[in-house]
This record gives sequence, structure tokens and C-alpha cells, in this order.
Amino acid sequence: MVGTRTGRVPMSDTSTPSGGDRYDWHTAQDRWLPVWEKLDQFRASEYPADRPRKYVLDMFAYPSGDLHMGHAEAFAIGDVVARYHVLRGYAVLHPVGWDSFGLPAENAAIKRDLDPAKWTYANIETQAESFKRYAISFDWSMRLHTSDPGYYRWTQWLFLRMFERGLAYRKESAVNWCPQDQTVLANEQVVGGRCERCGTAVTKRSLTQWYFKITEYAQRLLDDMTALEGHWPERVLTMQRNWIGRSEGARVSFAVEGRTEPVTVFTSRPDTLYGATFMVVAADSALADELCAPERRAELAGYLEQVARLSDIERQSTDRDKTGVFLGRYAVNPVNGERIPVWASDYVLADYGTGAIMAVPAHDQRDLDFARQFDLPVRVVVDTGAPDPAQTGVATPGEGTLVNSGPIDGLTKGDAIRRIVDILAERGVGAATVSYRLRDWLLSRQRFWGCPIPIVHCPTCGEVPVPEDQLPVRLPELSGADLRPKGVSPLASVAEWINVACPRCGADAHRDTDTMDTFVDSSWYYLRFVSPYDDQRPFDPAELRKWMPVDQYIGGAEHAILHLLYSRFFTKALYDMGLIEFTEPFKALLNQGQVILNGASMSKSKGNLVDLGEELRKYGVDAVRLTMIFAGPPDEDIDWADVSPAGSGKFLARVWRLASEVGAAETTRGEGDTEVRRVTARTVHEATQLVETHRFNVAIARLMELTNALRKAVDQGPGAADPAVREGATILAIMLSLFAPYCAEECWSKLGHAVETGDTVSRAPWPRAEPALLAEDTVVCVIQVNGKVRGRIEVPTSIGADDLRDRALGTDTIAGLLGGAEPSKVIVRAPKLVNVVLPA
RNA sequence: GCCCCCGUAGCCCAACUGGCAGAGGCAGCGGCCUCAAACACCGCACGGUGUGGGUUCGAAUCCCACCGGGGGCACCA
Repeated sequence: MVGTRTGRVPMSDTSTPSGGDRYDWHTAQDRWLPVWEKLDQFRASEYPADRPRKYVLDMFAYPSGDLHMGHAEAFAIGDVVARYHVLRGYAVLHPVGWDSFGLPAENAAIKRDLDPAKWTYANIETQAESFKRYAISFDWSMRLHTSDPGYYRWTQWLFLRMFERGLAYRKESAVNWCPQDQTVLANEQVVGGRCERCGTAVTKRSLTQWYFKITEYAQRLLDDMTALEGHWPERVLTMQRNWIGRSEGARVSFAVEGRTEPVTVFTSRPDTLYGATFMVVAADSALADELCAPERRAELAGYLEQVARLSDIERQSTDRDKTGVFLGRYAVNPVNGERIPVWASDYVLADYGTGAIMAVPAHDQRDLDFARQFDLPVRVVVDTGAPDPAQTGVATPGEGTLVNSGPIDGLTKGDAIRRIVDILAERGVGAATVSYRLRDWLLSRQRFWGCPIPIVHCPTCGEVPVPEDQLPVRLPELSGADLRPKGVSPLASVAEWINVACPRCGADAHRDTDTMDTFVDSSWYYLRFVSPYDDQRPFDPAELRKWMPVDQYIGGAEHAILHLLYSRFFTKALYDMGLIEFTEPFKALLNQGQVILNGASMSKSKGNLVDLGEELRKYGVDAVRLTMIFAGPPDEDIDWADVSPAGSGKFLARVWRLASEVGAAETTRGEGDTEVRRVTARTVHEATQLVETHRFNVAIARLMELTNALRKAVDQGPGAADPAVREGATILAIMLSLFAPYCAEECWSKLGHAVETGDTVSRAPWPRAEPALLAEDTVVCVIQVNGKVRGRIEVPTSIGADDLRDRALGTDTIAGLLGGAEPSKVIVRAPKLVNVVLPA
């Protein structure tokens, strides 16, 4: 467990001179944690109804063990945002949950011969205790686990809504297969073409699987990103755009000899249609099989076998020679009537475009490689000025003038595309179209520890949804050896579970034995959080209206595409179903960096893990949290070797001592020292701006400055009893509570607040800076000569440009440098700068 | 190979978006305490912003090229 009292280390004895009140984080943690638990201060439902609302959400945790350094950083950042908004007077929803289905639980269960649920829920309890001790301002009444039947019941319900609308469907396609483990693998379980668990090279296998039709939303997923611009990291938006991969082009139909239906291809370069010298269809497509001439059948079969033997590693190698077979058939180019051979190859993908391409070897490198491999003709149709690709082996994909292209000769690319698309449309053999590289989302897994797919397969009725009143379809209890991979889902061998009557006709039928990808669970949890215990519906519309969309989402960049894209898709689909009233789930997104060590990411296999529990035992919760936030901008990686939790502790000790001294002093009457008041006001002003803009590390630097200024005021200025010093210390405690809640609470208490009875620092109002204290009467103006600083004068802040110019030129140094000559130019930026340019 | 981000002091990082390069911290050094030390406290920054050009009265900031580091995509027609 994290941060227990065991193993005290002298590190914390950053004590004051003898007799003083020394910083003691052990005591603070032990004193305030139970008080906070009792007060339960962050319940979203307890805030007064008239408060404006904020929904602050951290990407929920996977319960793989106790919390680690990565959690500590991410949740510390989210907590700063949540606590700030609470102090600013918002009603804040900051819920906690677990993404608790998934493969690691299953693997652990197999290894230790136990029930994945036991392992999972034990880890969740450990993490929950750690979160509490780590002082995250969660609303513990809004808690969920995706593996609870009360949750996955609604995951199944949503799946059925998708199914009704045709957004969930089954199809056969090639999926990742691990020959060693005898199981299908998710894309994310394939690392570098190898099985993440056993290291075996992954191959493809054709299987019938469930998909979500995310491709139907490709354009909207793209368009709606404009609303996220400026609120999401640009990097994430770019990655999503690339992933969706919109490509404009045309469909062109080629008649095929001996076939009534033409074959349609997608091309982004219809202008090069006259340069098409052959056609290629995806070797593993039904089309290849159909087009293949009888005498070529054996050859194609042999080729397919050869392709299937390839591992992903080999398949993805870019410098691999092109392979393929001639199908013994010819297509006809619709614009010039030319007869071109039809080939099959694995470099054309079955599931992109139409699974067939027109090959223009002169202007596409892949086609050229293929043409040279099989001695096919190369015809230049765009004159780019570059040498002949047939000679050089280098295709010329650039712009130029069309040649050898009949009616579009002499045109440039854009004009040629428009013209040729018109011609194709007139003849009914083509049209402009858009293609996306986004694929439908494969959601079925042959795994146990996931949400069962609520479908019954009936020999007569086909795929039949489980009736709503029978949800959830619960997982049976399996453990240990029952879960060992055997090529089909472990659920398939539980006879009493799979055999059911068809809900429609009553005949003998069987349940679908697959479970859902855990990304399905996490695609809607932010909706469930507004009403996690509602057993009538997945979410309460009135609560959704109150809280959604999420105001600030916080999480790692590793989910830049999958989770965030899936969640955006779910939101749009649910909107279309009329279930919710918004189309984007997360208004703003903050990606935190990673915690690394000595320049390398930490991992068990490298043996360079920094243990969070140990750090917390050494330095305390506050020092670790403060170190995470102070290390740098939140989106940058933190190298734990470069930062100093001991240094953070030192700062907290200074604040502690300050509050202690001020708290013990008999504060005098009045406003107090003006200079101290000004420093405090400036700090409030700047720190507020900095927190708003997520520059938390700089905000902490400002708090350190304030601490230093107050220290000086106590030792060498108006003293600890000065009202302005007390005000400064009080405000410091409030602002510090975002980062170091235990120390801040302790200081708050020292300053005379009855924390035990509810006067906590978390309920203090965020300070405001009095504008009068921010205004300065005079400012130091820099006088430059030719851009170099040559003097300074103190001037009124309100000074006019002409006045300032005269005063600057009148100073002795400048007058001396001018020597009576007229400056060639004087730039005045009142009131802070004057630059005098001397004649050359 | 293509695209994106980042290079400021020994280290982590600031610099009001073109105006005095240094706020904060770590490490270090000196002082003060001490029998001595640790802790605390006080004090200490000639690096000109990766390199080379350019724009400008003025560049860490804008533009170009290169070097170094990180990330994403890589047969998507």
C-alpha cells in the first residue's frame, strides 16, 4: 500500500532551529486524512444548486496493481484543476472509477489459478485507499467499475442500440492471430508484429468478428474537430486527422472482359487515367477469386498460400520486392478503350477503397516497382520535367502538364482532374468521391474477462438481441485453467451458459461467446458518471444536462487516437439516437507527459521502476505531488532523476514554519504593511492567470517568491504580527492547497481556522487581487542607444510618449552620446522603453 | 522516407508573445550557527539562448538552412 506510516526516514526532519515547530508531514497526513474523510467535502450533489458547474475528469485507471508514478502525475494534475474550480466557487464533478475489464486480470488469474474478479477487485481496493491517502479531491459517491454487472448491463444495452441501427454488425475478415497462444489478438496486443505476451510472430487469419461502423462517422469526426481547436493539444488533433485519412479522388469503372459488372477502382489521381497500364486487385479479396481465369487458379492459390505464410513483420517491410500473379483477364480503360491486364497482389489492400486499383506506374512508385518486377509497360502522362521513370525506376508523382492524354492534354493537375471527372460522369463510368483510411472498429475478443456480447445465434432467426429485461448477460464464474487460451473464447466451453432458447422462436440456440473490447467500456463511462447508480437507464438526462460535456479531460497522450476517437464516435452515435444532446464529449483536453528515469521510460523489464510507495514513504504525499507539478509544464515528461522531492519538502517546511510563526503572533489591527500587501496581490494576480492557463510549475514559483517575501517581512520587516503578513500567509495556504493539501490544511489550522468543524482550506474562497494594489505609480524605463541599454530613468506609469522621449534625450548619458547631433530615429514604447538610433 | 514538437546557466525550468536574458528550484561555493557537523538562516550567476544566415531601431521570440533530441505515420492508391 502506498504511503503508509511504516518506514519513517529522517528525510522529513527538515526542522527549524531548536524549539520551533518543525515540518512534519507524517503528523499532517495522519491528522487531516480522517477529518477529510468524515467531512467528505467534494460531493458534486452537495454544492448549492446555484453554483456554476465544472466537470473535471481524469482518464480512469486500470487496476493492474497499486498506483504508480504515472498515476501520481496524472491525478495530481487533474486534482489541481478540480481543486482550483472548487475554490473558485464552482460545483465540481470529479468522479473516480476503474476500467476494470481486460486481459491482465485474465492472465493473472490463469497464472495464479484464481478468479479474475477477485484479482481485479482486490487491486481496486488497494488503489482506492492509495487515492484517498494521495488526497485526490474525488467525489467518492460517484464511483464505478466497468466490470460491475450494474455497469456492463448498460454497455450491453448500448451495444443493442448500435445493433438496431446497423452500427454493430458481423463480417468475416483477416485478423491478428497468435499461433502460439491460439488466439486472436487486438491491434494493441501486437507489438512490432509480435505477440505482446509470448513474442511469437503474428499472422493473419480470416474470422467472423463484430464491428462498429465508425467509418460512417468519418466525416463528422473530422469536421467537428474545428470546435476542439485551441482546447485540445494540436498534436492529438493532427494524429486523429491522419488516422481518419480523408482522401479526395474519383471512382472509375473499368469494364472487364467476360464479366457483366464493371470493376470500380478508387484513385486520388484521376488525371493520370491515360497512364493506367494495368489493374491490380487485392490478392486476398473475393474479387480476385472471382476474376481469376480457370487456368490461373492454381497459381493464385499458391500465391495466397505464400502471402498467408508471411508474418506481419515481413508483410510490413517497405523495401520488400513486389509480388503478384496475373489473373488471366483483361479490363478496358473507359477513356481510351485500351485493354489492360488484371493482376492480383498483396500490395493492394482489400479493405481500403474498392480493393482494386488502376496502376499508373509512371507516376506512382509502388505501381512502378510492380511494373518493373513483371515487365509491364510504363507510360508518362504528366510531364514534370523529371527524367523518364521507365529508365530511372523513380516515379514522378509531382505536378506538371498532361501529355498522351487526349482531351486533357496540356492541362495542369487541378484542371485535368476536374475535366476528366466531368467526362467520366457524362459517360456514367465514374464520379468524384472521397475515401477514408479509417477502418471499422473490430470490437469482439475471444476472451473471458470482458463484457459479453448480448446476442443469441439461432439457426432459424439468425442474430437475435437478448431482450432488455434479460440484461445483463452475466459472465459465468470461471477461474484458473478454465481460462487458458484454446483458440475460441473460454465462454464457448461453458455449456450451461451458451445453450439458451432463442428469444424470438424458442428453438435451441446459443449465446455469442465473444466479449467486447475494453475500449467499448471506456467509450461511455464519462456519461455514466453523472448517475452511476441509476438502474433504470444508462444515464439520467437531467444530470447529463447539468454536467456534460466534460469541461476538462486529463490523461496521457497514449490515448490520442483510440480511446478519444472511439468516445467521440459513441457521443455522435448516441446523439443521433436522441439519447444525448451534444456531439462532442470533451470540451478541453490536457495531455500530461510521462514520468521517466535517466532519459528512459520506466518499465518492469528494464528494471528501472521508481516505486511510488517508496517515494511517498520517504517524502510524503505533498512533496511528491508538488514535485510532479513543479517539475515543468504538465505536458512535458518528468525525469525523476532531474527533480528533487527533498527540495519540495524544503519549500513546504518554509511555508509551515511561516504559518506557525504568524499563527502564534498576536496580529495587530489595520491593513498592515503596504509593500507586503502589494507582493501578495501581485502573486494572487499572476498565480491565478498561471493556473488558468495550466502553467502550474510557474504558479508554484510565484508561491515560492511570496514565501520568500513573507519570510523577509517577518525577519527584517514589519514582523509576524503585521496584518498584511497574516493576510499573505493565509492566501499562501489557500493557493498552496491545490498542490500540497496536507501542508496547506495544517497551515490553515495554524492560522486559526477550526478545520475539524468544517472550516477547511478547501472551502476557503480563492483570493482576489485588489486592483489598487496592482497599480504601480512609477516604473523604471530603459533607455537604449542602438538597441543597447545605456541608462535607466524612473518615470510615472502614465507618462506620455512625447514627454518620455524628451526626458530620455535630456539625460546626461544620452546627451553625451549624441554630442549635439540629431538622432536619426527615436522609438518610444511608453512607459518602459526608449531606443535612440544614432546616425550612421 | 514523410509530417509534427522541442533545444535558454552543471541540471529542471521562467522571460508580459518582438523591448533590460533570469523569476523559482536542484546541485555547488561562501557566510552564520556548532567543540565539530547536520539542519535552519543569509548571500553568490560575464550562459547571451544548438549552429549559420536573414528580417527589424531592437530577435530566445518571426523567416530559411543545417545539427541534435522526442513523437506520429509509413505499400491507404
